[in-house]
Amino acid sequence: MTGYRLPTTPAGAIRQQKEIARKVIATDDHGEIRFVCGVDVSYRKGMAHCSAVVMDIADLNIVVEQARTKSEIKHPYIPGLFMLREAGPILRTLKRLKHYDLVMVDGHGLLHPRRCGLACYVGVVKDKPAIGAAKSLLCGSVRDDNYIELGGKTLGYMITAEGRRKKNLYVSIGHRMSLESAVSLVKSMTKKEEWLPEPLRLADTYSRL
DNA sequence: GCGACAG
DNA sequence: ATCTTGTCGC
Repeated sequence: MTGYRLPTTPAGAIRQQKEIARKVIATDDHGEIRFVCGVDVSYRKGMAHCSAVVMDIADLNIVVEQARTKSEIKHPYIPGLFMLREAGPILRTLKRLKHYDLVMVDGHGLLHPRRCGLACYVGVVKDKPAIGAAKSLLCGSVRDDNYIELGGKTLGYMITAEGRRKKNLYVSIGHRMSLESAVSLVKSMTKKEEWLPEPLRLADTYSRL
């Protein structure tokens, strides 16, 4: 049983990140991916509103399953320690879902100072394939071919939205996925003219309700 | 030491 | 992320 204790302090979070970073599987070690779950959290009045949306990779217009939770905000936002603030609400929400083959997280995966962004944390703890998709860069540098490297390693890829908006999305491995597969899956689930893949776009919308 | 810094 | 009016564009 993969039993992890939610971190309570920054030091505790860093300790877990180093431990989990070693357990991330960066290859396509998974079964068929059909149902994709997108999770996002919004905040208001001291509460964290988390939303999880499951969609069939074959139909981007139908929500197969959905769940929402409202939790007290326990920690402040600290760059690099995002999981300290959102892991709790997200794991609570994922428990309410019946089924999903992969989870897309609104944040980075391996493209992180300690190679353990929120997507890796959620993926390893749940031992589920996971992908990190962030709206801005935390670290690393984008090369001309759009791949992003950090410390001599290629850990991410920047997707530029087709729309006239200069919106970029930074994709990296969460767990049990290769970067190439993660990028193609994100692209395949992003509608024309849209910035975020449907599961994340809808999770974002639902979390604000 | 200084600056940068997922949501 | 959130606080916020009008405003530009499909």
